[in-house]
Amino acid sequence: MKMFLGTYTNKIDDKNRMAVPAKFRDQLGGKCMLTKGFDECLYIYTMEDFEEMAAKIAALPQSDADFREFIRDFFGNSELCELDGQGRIKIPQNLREYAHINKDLVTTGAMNKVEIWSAETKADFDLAKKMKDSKFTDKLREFSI
Amino acid sequence: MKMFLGTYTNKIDDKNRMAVPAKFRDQLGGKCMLTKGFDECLYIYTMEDFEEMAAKIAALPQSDADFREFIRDFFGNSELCELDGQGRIKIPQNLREYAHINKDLVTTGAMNKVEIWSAETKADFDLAKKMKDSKFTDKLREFSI
DNA sequence: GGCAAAGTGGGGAAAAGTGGGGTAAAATCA
DNA sequence: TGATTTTACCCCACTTTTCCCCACTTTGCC
Repeated sequence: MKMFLGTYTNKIDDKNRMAVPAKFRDQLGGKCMLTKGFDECLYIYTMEDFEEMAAKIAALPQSDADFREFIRDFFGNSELCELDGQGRIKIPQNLREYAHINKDLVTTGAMNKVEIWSAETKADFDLAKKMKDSKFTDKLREFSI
Repeated sequence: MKMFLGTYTNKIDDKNRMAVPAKFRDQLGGKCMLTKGFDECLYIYTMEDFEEMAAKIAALPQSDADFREFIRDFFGNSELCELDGQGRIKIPQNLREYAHINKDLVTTGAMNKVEIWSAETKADFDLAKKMKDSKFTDKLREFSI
């Protein structure tokens, strides 16, 4: 099974470029889809995984205002990114703002996608603390974890 | 899969012209259909997609007064636009008013169409959206997304 | 240490975006 | 119908952004 693993730190430069960790590049094959994540981060998908998801979303009825918003939000915040000669992608302004990206990044493999976090935002999330929250652990238990 | 992606900001000039983002131009091929959007924005369709949409709408039963009004509104506010030498289209007055377009625009890819928003209207719309987000995720789940 | 690969920064050419002038076509009105 | 005004459109010019390429620094590994 193909999956993205590991955590890396890197920087974004003045031209909105960030180097995709070399370990992830082979799996992406020169290009990738960059999208808004469900949390305050960005996702990198392979082309195949993105298209699978896009096809599902494309089938939603446009007569429904909520779905129109969702479609707009999803496609409007997705970008096809080609890696440059140095293995970097360009992060568009709208996505950069969404993820509160300043300078330092944390890039982490999350199974079928790569997540890009602002270092500051990521630091706020602490797993050890979360695991002490009984509401959360109850929720986990329902899934046999 | 061919689709419109990404969000861009641009301006409309004193001659009612706006530059179509370069990324979208190739897919449009020199001309496009400009229509009134379902929300307070305008849509740009490719010729093929417009015709597909138009065929669906034209097939609505004319015996129904609601549909008659919808058909009238749709075709009455559709315009064939040719891109000029700089890749710009002209926005007619009626559509400009409908979308409350002043000067600054937000242009966003939304799968099979491009949406043109007044920057101010879009900002208000996005804010309102934030409020409703949690309810909406429940609705999405019914579609396995 | 020394080499290779990865990460980072920046210059410069090309493309995209924006504004405006001039002329032709269309609309308006006497 | 003819004269005047308005609108549309083609072209040029300037500014901003993007992207390709090169170079330096850092990291990892033998």
